[in-house]
Amino acid sequence: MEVAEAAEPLSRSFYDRDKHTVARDLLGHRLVREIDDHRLAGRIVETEVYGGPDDRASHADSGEPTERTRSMFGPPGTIYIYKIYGMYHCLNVVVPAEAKAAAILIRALEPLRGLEAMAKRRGLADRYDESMTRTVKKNLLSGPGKLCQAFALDRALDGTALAGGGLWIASDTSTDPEPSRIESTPRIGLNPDTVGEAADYPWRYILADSPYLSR
DNA sequence: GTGCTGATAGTCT
DNA sequence: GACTATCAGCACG
Repeated sequence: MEVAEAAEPLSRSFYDRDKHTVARDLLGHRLVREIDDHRLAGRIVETEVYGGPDDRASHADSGEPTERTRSMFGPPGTIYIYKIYGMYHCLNVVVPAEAKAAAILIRALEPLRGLEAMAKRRGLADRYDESMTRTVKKNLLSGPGKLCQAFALDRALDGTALAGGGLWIASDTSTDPEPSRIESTPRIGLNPDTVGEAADYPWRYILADSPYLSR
């Protein structure tokens, strides 16, 4: 039995704080998915901040919602999921807007529960066994597209509240015997030619010692 | 380990 | 018409 399974979803007030504070504080907590009569869980090890008044990399930088980005303009704790490169999805949590909407991208998780189901969704089922290798385990959730595939996340959940309803984040720092080392770096995948100096903002937060980062 | 390439389609200019 | 908050597979050494 895992005690943390009973943890309540983080309250809306958790998300209703400064965007960088939320991005850092999410590290170590547990993303939980209930689907098809089973439960998946992973520990958040990597996040990125998007949005605010001067972030040309943000989908909300125009200041106006579009059909795709409408949920990013919702209240703190709203799920924003969008499709990228025609093939993958990315999971975000909305945080308070200053001048413009803002959200936290969940980039990577440490697999905790439901690893076999994750492996199936990731197309790695033939490489899964009871002693799943380190290599396979590290390939389950180590990127925003990967974790959405493993957790079966798509636009169906976009705009809903991250507070139940099949997907939530449970307070969980108890599994951490020691304080984890947190670092910040520039965000991944941004093109300086198109987003300018925003490509250099140190808005990616990681648990630096985790083997389950996206890179 | 590093680096390059193709896949693939929604979104915005 | 161009770009993209990605990933897998391959080459290389």
